[in-house]
Amino acid sequence: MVPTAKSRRWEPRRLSAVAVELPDGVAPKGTPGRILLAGLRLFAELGFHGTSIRDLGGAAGINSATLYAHFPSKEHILAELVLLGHEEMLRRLRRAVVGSSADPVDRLRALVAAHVSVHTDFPLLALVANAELHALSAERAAPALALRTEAQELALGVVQHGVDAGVFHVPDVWLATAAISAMGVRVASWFGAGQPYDREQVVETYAEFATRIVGADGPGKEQT
Amino acid sequence: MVPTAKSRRWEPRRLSAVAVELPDGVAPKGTPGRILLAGLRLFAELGFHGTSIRDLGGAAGINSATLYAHFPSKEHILAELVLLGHEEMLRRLRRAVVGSSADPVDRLRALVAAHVSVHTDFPLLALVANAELHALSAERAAPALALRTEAQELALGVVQHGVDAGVFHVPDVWLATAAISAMGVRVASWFGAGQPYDREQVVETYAEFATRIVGADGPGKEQT
DNA sequence: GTCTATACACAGATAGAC
DNA sequence: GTCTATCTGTGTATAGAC
Repeated sequence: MVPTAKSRRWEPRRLSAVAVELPDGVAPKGTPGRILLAGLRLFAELGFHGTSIRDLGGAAGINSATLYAHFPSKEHILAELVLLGHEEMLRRLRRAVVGSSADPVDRLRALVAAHVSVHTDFPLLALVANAELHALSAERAAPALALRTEAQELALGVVQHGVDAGVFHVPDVWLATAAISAMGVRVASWFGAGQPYDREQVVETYAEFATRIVGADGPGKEQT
Repeated sequence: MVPTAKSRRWEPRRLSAVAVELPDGVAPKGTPGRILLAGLRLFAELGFHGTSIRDLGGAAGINSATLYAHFPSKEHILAELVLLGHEEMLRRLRRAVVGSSADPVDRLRALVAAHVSVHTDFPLLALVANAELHALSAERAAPALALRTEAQELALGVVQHGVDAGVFHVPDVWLATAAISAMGVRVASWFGAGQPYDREQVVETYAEFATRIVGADGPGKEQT
């Protein structure tokens, strides 16, 4: 009894409340685009291994065999989505840092706002990029992992910048960065699913939490 | 080309660095226990749908057919692990709250210490309980979801307690609780995987971050 | 580009001997 | 309880017509 999209009635992630879409300008048009949107929804909902190529074809409005006229394999569809997700993330984080002032608090707030807003704007893409990357072979995961490393170093640099300036006071830079990152990543799991919060409220609140985590609101926050 | 445990060479979660174990006293002995440990490792590594019953039997040292002498289906194995994970979590959170003083900061620190330490002590169990629950039918996921709801309400209560006492100052209780919870949940994804931090360091640091998030270190933390 | 039809491996699960 | 052997459905992917 292999569960399929058809037999599954229950949706723990409540994706129906979330728009199925990709960042403007980066998604292909026509059938390849519809295939990617189908993968976005189904991989987020059922997971890569829980989605069959017949599920994908059905959701894209084509026969499953037609998928192979556009992608060499099911795994290539996931790889494309995972890469798009990581590219959008890194693009926004870079833009935030470059566009911010040298003030450590401003820069951190800009970084966190960008990070959180990617998860509110494209929760499905963030979910697939994070939770389904493990289903890719090492070879096909590598491009996304390289972008992920860059994003992590960017974030670490922002926190370290504040520490060096004497504005941030944290027990450990890596742990503080991990904590701030974790807040944002989880947003994709609940945003839009019947929650009362809008995008700006979440972004602003989490930016505030990040400044609190790094102890930027005042002195004397070092761990004793 | 269905990827299987045998053909997979790459391990993004680096589970080899993490002990495969269940909480003392709650795991069955003998073959059922070995089956659960096999499921713990493989479901965390490959996901429920990425793991075959032959993978499970091989990891447990038995023929795949023998699985059915102990569990009615593959899904029942996952259901048991997911339930064990949620039970352990709720048990520890309750113990922490009951054993803490009425002081809001003490109570929050105890709660976060318990939450984080579950993820450092049993990272695989936490990973499976969180990331693979979606593979269960509604019927079999229900018991764990009920425990999850209780745990969430427990955490919300602890934060609300501090707000009511005038000790915590947060823009929103639910968002603050979600942020604190997110920090802990993510620990399971990296703890032990070649990181230099030990259990106590992570627990203590994240407890400190939680008190900062709720603005308990001083006045004037309200969102403006 | 899209379809129908199909190849062939593997999935979950069962029967029955020991 | 554990095994060997096997059933049956589904999986990914391909061939070839339109």
